[in-house]
Amino acid sequence: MRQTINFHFSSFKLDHFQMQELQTLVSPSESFWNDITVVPPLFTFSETEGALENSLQLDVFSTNELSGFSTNQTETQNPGEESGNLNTISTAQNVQNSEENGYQCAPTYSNNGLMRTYSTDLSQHNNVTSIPSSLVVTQPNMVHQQTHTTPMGYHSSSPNNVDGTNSTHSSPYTPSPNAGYEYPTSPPTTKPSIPSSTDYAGEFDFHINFGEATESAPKSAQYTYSHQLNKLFVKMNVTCPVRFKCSRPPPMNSVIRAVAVFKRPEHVTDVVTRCPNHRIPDEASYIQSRHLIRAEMPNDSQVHYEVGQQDGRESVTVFYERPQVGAEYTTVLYKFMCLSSCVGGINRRPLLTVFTLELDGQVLGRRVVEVRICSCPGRDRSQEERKQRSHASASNAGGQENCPKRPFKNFQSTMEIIQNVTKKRKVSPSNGEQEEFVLKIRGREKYEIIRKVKEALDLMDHLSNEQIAAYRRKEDEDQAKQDDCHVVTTQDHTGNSAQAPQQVNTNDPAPAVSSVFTVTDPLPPVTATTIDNEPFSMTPSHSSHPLTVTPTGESPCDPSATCFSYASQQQPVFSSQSFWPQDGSTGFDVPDGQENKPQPALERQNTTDSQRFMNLLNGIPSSLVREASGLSTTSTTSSIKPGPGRHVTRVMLRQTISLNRDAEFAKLWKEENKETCSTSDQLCNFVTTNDDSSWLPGNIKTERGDECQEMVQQNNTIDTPTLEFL
Amino acid sequence: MRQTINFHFSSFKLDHFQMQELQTLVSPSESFWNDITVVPPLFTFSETEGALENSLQLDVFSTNELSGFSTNQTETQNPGEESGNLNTISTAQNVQNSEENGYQCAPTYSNNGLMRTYSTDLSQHNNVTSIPSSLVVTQPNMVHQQTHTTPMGYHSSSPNNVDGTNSTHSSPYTPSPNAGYEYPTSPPTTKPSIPSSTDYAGEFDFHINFGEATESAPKSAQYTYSHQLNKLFVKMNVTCPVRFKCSRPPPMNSVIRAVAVFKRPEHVTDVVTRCPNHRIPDEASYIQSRHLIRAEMPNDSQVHYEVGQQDGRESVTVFYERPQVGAEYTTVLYKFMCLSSCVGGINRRPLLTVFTLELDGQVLGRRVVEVRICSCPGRDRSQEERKQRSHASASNAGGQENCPKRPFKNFQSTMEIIQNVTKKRKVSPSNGEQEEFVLKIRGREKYEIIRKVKEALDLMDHLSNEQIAAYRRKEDEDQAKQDDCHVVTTQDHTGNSAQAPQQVNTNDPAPAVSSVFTVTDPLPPVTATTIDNEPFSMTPSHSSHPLTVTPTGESPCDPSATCFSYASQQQPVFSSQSFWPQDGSTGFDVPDGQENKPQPALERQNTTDSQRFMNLLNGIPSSLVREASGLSTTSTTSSIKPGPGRHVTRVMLRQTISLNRDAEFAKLWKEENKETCSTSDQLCNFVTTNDDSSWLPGNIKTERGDECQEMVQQNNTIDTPTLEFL
DNA sequence: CAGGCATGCCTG
DNA sequence: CAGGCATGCCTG
Ligand SMILES: [Zn+2]
Ligand SMILES: [Zn+2]
Repeated sequence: MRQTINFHFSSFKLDHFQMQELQTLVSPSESFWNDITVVPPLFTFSETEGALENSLQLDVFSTNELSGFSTNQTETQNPGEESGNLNTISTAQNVQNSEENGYQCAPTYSNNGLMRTYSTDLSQHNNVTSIPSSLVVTQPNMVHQQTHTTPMGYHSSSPNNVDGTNSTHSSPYTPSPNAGYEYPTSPPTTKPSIPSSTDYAGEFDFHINFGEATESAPKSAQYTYSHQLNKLFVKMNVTCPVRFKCSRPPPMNSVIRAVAVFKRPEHVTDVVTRCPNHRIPDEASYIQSRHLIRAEMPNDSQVHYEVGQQDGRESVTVFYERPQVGAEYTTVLYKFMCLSSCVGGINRRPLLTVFTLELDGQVLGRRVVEVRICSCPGRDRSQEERKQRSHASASNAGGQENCPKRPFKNFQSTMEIIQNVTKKRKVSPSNGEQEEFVLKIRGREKYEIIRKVKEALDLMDHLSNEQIAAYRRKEDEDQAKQDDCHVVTTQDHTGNSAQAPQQVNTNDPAPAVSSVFTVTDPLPPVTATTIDNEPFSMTPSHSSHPLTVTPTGESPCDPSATCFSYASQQQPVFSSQSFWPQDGSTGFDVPDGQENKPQPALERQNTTDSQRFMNLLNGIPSSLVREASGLSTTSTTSSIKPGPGRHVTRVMLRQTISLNRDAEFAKLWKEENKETCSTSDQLCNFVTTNDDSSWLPGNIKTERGDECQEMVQQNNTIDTPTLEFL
Repeated sequence: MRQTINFHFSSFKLDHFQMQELQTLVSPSESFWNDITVVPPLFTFSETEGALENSLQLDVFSTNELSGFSTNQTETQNPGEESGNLNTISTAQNVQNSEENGYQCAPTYSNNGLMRTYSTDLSQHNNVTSIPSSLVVTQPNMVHQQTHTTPMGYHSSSPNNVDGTNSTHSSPYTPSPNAGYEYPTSPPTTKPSIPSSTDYAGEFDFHINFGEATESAPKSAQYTYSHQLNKLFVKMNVTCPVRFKCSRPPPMNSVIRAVAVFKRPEHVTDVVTRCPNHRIPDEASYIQSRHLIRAEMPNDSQVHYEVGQQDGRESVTVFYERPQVGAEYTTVLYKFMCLSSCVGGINRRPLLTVFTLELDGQVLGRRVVEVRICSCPGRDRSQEERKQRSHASASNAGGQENCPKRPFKNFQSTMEIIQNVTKKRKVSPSNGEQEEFVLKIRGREKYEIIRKVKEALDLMDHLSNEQIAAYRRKEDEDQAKQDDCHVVTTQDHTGNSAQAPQQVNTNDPAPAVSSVFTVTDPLPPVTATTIDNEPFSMTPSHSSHPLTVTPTGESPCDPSATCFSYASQQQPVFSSQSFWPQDGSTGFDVPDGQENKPQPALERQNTTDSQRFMNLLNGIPSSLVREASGLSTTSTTSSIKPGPGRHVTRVMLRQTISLNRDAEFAKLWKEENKETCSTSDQLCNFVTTNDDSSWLPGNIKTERGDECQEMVQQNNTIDTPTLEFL
């Protein structure tokens, strides 16, 4: 059996349930296909029954944008409502709710550049038949959607029917196969709705309040409300007081209804309910076990759980009571019975909670609060507030409203000094296409520290992942060998300059790398932080002395050899495959156990190379110099024009030189000051070639196929390092 | 209704299901209480029905250790089996399997110091009655436990019955209320078992293999096998080939059975099954939808799913087939249908998969592999391998087998230089009770950078969280105000010393803090990195200009005022509560909007204080000094004796002084070297009071109640800062 | 109650 | 396919 579906949807993901839905729709029903435009295929879904291969990639979109909608409402006054954009009313009209005093309430869910790609559920688009108007809405605060052509869009990345026999075995690059199992909401027998999410005080001046305004909360506070975000952060299963106020007393038997609604347009029609894990019916009441929101009252009979007959929305109502004497607010206690992150339930989708003051189904007032149910309300609140603030300031600085995230180009053009060290502090995105950040630092010391760390990280970008991984493995091995070496870590700089560099006092007779710095080393003039991408001094560490064997002091390296020999012969040879697979075949595992094979790729790296360094001591009488540090980079600048081409990088170098106190100017120093130090700054101009193509994903196979090749490429990256003294 | 249970268990956690179990056991059944020793209460479980308060803390232990067990086996030769430690055979003997050729197979699940505290399920301890031997075991490879007194221990941290009306509202320090819903395994009608997990080649030389040995795998590889860990990392719902080999052909109709078993002793009796989310019965077969492990064969009839009649273990069998001609191995395709992290299922508990070669229920061979079902097999494999390697080397260095993690004491004694900067590189744990780390750094430059970062982080420990949070908010506010200010970040140090400190070119007419350093500032001699816990120069930033309003250039601070005034009057006053709640009441939120109230707590912090600094310039003619940096800490040492008491901390200070080039020794420098710099190191002895009690959780309320109080305590922490020149 | 890890998953 | 975020939860 082989089927082919050719869609063109916009780029969203299909989850497991959507896939099932889609597969049933392969025999198309008119109501579904009415809203789908079939275009030339982008991807092909091929299913081979019973075999091991199965992949699906398709993009989905609908021709209709989120249309406005209208429904009944009992009040004409509704100052909070916006008039929806009714430009695209589709065919499948639902006339059920178009009674007299209808109002428009299409909230303008603007995808303001912060949105990612979200999954949604196809099932809601399944039965587009209109419902007879005799079915009365039970929740008047719910606005029923008239058209089902909400902006749906699907982009498959999860081809697996989880419970089927499909398999992604031989597809080496398939997306995460467990991406299904999301959003099992909206039972297909109900009709989706979009509740209004507009604040509306109404004639009784209905207000909501979350107690004392706070500026922050402990990380794991039970709940905390952010005024800035109008968002409640609350732990799951925690009773959270919500306070309501009416300036004018509402009629008797008025109720307060709470219903959760997904915030984003892709999900707004989904019914919010508990995830399967938390829905376990160990509950007396079936309804209650499914409801996300619970209310707590002294008497259970005061709490009513309802499920919308039409849309299946789960809500809870309590009677509105006047505040206690002397109190301004009426407090209702709510509990949220899932996490916002619950898989198969809310699934990290932002949530709104709509509180409505109602009388006999009429909405008297409405208050909408975003709610995040999480484990660390305090942490997450601070995080979101900071994010919003920085985003607001970034977009403010750019002077633009919509600041769509400019995609980062490849990292070869990221050598500018203006760079993010911490996160998300975007500023001045107006000049050029490279996103830039300014980190403000109080205090020169801290500034220089962080700048150096930044530079190190920048330079690390020019190392391949293999290099870094090899470095780490090397460190681990060295560590294992030097376990018995208790290094004295405190030092001062009063040591004699004639003293030879101390070797670490280690029981290991064969230190693997002779140029290793330890904290007891006095200043050997070796620069590990070189600027022209010198290789790290490391072994690729496939010389694995496997630690399933008791790690004795075995030395993988001959002490007299260079660092990059493969001395360990203890690992059995598993295969004769080449070390780095070059064929791009399906396998993901890189074989090891190749110790007996020659490694020409690594023979280029030798100790001499790693000890090459520059010296700025020119002109200082050597008799004065006690010791000199390696070079450090003080600042770098580069042209920020992104993309391929040539770029000029300016690097300020610094070398600190300690002078002997017997110099002629030593008399200037008091007896306490034993050290004299001089720093000279120099400026280098580096010309950097920024060639996009060499870093594209298509090249990754090749890049990681050969460590040598990687090095060569690195050397090509920064060429003509010309020093230019100031 | 109020019930009190007084137990004394060892420290493990109770999850939701355990709590339910426990609550049904409040009317104790003999079989349960037989194995529980009731001791004087440590904690009290009090339940107030329908009210808002409910907390439970109890510790649980059993008097019996994990006992050995025995069962039948059809072969006498069993080289892989260890003889279990049968020292503690308990009362509830299960004689069902004690047939002729029994063997012992108590795997010595050693808690080798890496263990944390784990949850488990009480239900398995519920029916300890023996089962008549007439009930024949369907899975002979399963070894049935004879005693139910496995080392169970429970420590409640999750008092909430999630679906009940319990509430933790007014308990400010309760643990995460959603910690329930874990481990819904082991249906109570089955009897727990401990399958053997010992490799056993058997007479047919049964072996397992995972293809080419690899040294690593891409982060999101579909599956990868670590030889070092004997562990398979595999994505969920991905077909993974497993290869089997028998040197001698086994009999016809031999089968290969795969069953998953929890690795840890606390969970080993739990049946491994799919989580509720993934168990959704959209499957034709009920069994298959529950089974974690599936096998894939060309013909479905070749795969058999079984559930143990006794223990409820879910397993899958396929017929063993000879390898294809020319092939060494027979390949069976398996799929794992949950993640190891699945809440309500495996729940992050390590997993073993036991593959047995069987013939008519007789075990002919057994191979056991740890399995982790995760989303990033490659990443997680590398991570675990690195962790094991470093742990092995660390324990090797200590020379001890059992290296129980020494608990960190409070952080007041963590000022020693030997400290972890990266992670988990434990070395030399032998001298003293303070855990120490050595970070080896290649290259002096990098070493000094990281050391400074380390020191900064150390010193940051002495700032309260409020201080840090306030600092960040201040940064955000400053950032918002300076969005239009494009700071030039490159600088050299050739500026004239007579030049006044530049202010940042900002459109904001009122910079909030006058002592803010920006990267364009030349060296004002203000030390932000002070050592005696001087306050950060920051506003507490409750002067919130809420960013829900469009962030204009409003200035919360009068430009001429000190940093700590509350200038913003725009926020409505919400309450008259004191700024920092001192009462330790239920709320976690810290109110803000107190701008109109005087803030005595903050009046201690003023600009003068924050600009206090020490200077090491003594003795240098001021005519030579062009500019001087603030003090930085070069190294610190302290006595590492933990616990309360007094400790001596040694701090090496450094100040860099730039000299004018018109000094008499300027002739020594060449024209390129425009700057002269001098560094003097000094040594201070700080006497630190390390008072445990002031940092216990019980004090936290008070500590965070008052920022002023916090500062005072900080000042008490490091007293008598005596400078002592070398 | 904060630090920080663990781990799924989104993005480029 | 790697970087890195998001977010529950463990530890001290
Ligand atoms: Zn849930
Ligand atoms: Zn699962």
